[in-house]
Amino acid sequence: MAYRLDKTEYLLPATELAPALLGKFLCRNIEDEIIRLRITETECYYGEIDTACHAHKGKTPRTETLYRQGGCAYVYVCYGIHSMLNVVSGPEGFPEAVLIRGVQGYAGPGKLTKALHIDRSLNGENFSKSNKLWLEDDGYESSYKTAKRVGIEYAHPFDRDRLWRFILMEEK
DNA sequence: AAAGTGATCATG
DNA sequence: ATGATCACTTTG
Repeated sequence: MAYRLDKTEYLLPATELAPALLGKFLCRNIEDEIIRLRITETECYYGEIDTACHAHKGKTPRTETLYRQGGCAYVYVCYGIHSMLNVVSGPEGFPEAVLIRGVQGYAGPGKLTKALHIDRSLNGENFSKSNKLWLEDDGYESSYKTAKRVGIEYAHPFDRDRLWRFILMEEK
């Protein structure tokens, strides 16, 4: 049996929530068809001090969602084509989030949002209350490896080299 | 290696 | 208003 994540779990810092989300189910209701896909890869973006984080230049209309209390979705469009899904984490007022970079069957953040019909209309969606998009835990025990984040060449070298990408290992 | 695509944000 | 930039994917 799988249970929806408790809203308190999203209050973890993104650095801890990112590995914790590996193996959890990303759930999406599309016209009463419910799709559940296990999360296989995440990255964390952590505060205004993280030069790879969208909020490192401060709050703007786009990044406002990042500043909310953990537990809602931050969705934006990248390269004009791809919607990116992030899980906002931590306390209100501190901008941090976990990018869902891959799920079972779909490698790549743009692919999974396309498969699940996730777009900006879901920006700000509350994972604890939503009947369209939420997360579930079925007790899956996972191990993972870390790596450098991708696609952030513009960031400070100090931030580029952080091992803030988390990848689910095949077996346990 | 580079195109393709469009929202976003800092300029003026 | 315009122009640069971008947590990507696909094609060659």
